[in-house]
Amino acid sequence: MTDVNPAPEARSLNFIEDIIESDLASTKHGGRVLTRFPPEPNGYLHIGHAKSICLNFGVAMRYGGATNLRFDDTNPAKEDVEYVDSIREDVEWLGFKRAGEFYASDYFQKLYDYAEYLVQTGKAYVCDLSEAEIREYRGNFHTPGKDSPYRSRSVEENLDLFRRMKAGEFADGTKVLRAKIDMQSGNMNLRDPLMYRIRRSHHHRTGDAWLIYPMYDYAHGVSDAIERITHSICTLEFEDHRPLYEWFLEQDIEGKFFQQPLPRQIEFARLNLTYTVMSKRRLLELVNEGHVKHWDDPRMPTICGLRRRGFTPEALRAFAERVGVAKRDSLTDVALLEHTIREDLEKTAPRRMAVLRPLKVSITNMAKDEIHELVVANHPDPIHGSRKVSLGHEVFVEREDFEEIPPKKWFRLAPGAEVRLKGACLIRCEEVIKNTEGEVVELRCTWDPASLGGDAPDGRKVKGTLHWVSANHAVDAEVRLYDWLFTSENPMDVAEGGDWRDTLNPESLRVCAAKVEASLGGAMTSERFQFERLGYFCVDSDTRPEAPVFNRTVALKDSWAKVDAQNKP
RNA sequence: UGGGGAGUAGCCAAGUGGUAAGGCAGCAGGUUUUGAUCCUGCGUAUCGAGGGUUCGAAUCCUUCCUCCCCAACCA
Repeated sequence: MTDVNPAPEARSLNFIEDIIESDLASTKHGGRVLTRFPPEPNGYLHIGHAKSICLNFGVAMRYGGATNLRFDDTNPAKEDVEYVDSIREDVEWLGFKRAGEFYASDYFQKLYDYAEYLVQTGKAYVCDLSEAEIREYRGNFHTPGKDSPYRSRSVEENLDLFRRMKAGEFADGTKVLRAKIDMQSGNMNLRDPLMYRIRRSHHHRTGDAWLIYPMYDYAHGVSDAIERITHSICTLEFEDHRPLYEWFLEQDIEGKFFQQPLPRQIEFARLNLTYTVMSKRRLLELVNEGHVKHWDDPRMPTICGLRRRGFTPEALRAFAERVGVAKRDSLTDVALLEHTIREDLEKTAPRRMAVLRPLKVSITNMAKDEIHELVVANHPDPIHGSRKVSLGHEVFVEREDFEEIPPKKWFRLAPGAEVRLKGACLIRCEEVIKNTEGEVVELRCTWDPASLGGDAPDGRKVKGTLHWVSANHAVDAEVRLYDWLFTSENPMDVAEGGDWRDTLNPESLRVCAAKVEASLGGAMTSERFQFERLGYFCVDSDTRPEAPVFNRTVALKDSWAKVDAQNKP
């Protein structure tokens, strides 16, 4: 794991690291740090999970500890191997190595044994109340709950019933095992929470071996204790589950089941991102309702979506680092995510030229069969080398780079204006050709042969440098321009009567029939480039040798866009 | 109205009684064969509000306000 955060930059500790350092100082766990990342395999991981993964693995690595990947598979009705495979892949892709791969289902027998122990010590009972009755007996925030009539069953009867639940003598939903805590508690989680329910459904790992399945609150802490997790990091909504987490473990009064010291649950604020939704439920709806193609649609905030979009693990890790860890609800500006991917790709992505909306330029003083082989740098840093690019008498430039009536400070093409073709030469626009509709279809330019390579020997300055491709050498390509899925900063913050889907961005995907330089013809899936002056792109998995497909990961910053916007109104 | 949390610049986030780090965004300028990158500079942050303790408070006490989470046989 030397490739992850090799150089921890000087940075203040977050509150979880404070806790760990103080535990280390007191030798509470004998110097051990063992965390776990506990996803439920019922969906794909998103960037919020990435924050959690980076936190759990990152903090453990920082203190010489380790992290388990543990699938929280206690609800067979919702879970599937498809998800465990994708989750494992995502964690690996992010660059983290798990100490072990475990499943809550690995502990079903131990969980059952401890549950029997709780029954035997009078801490748990079998309840026959229906689901609706349980809810009713639980009371609400304002009124305390009342004891279930089954709460006072004898230990013998409870044990018998619980064993028969396991043996399949009762129908689904007819009985549950409950912890006997306090129906009057202000904390709803302590009002005799359910520990087991009867559920005849096929489990992705244990098959049909079990008919009863443990609930999260019971299974999670026990699993942590079995693995001897030191710090059990979760999100804020579990804060008031903590007393229950501790209660379950503390009932091992004889120390027959768990080793001391017990794990400690610590909660932090989950990630929220502007212009995106983050809940699995919403993401599932986006997929099911066809707003996106699949979980790995490059517009999705899923890890696989971001990966397909062209994000790097390094950028995601840097993002997690900069977002920080705290307990306050926050809404992080997606601009920070864009910044970390640009920061990474700026250094690593080789530069290429691609024209998204081609406008033909004829160089009238260049012979039709004239071809110039140019050597163009792959990156401002010469360490990235160079490549050959051909120039012929006809090239394509970006339609946006020509204005018949240019605004102030326009550095690009306009009637009579001279610009540089990146890495090639200077051209001057002499004539504008339009079709019958009045649309500009071609520019006739002259070039200065003395400027081959890009500079004029007479020292005259040209302010604009444009990207271009040679018409006879260009390759046709599909370029997919992605934008965030919503136009609202906080899509879930909807007005009365509104729907979170209302601000879905109709332009989150635009497809261009582009002309790209010849060297891009053989690009392989997931290769990343900077298309000069446009942005960072990666080769999509839909690509075929004769029909390359590129995804725009993120556009370059564009300060002209702002100037232009100010000019217009 | 019960329980649990949180409030520091537009967005994150340090700070743990000694006089408000850093990042993102934004603004201004410089360099530039990417209007990119890079470099430089720029924010009077009523530290949610009031009261108190103290020589001194974002940090301690107190009252109040606002926001978030909890009433699945989900996790």
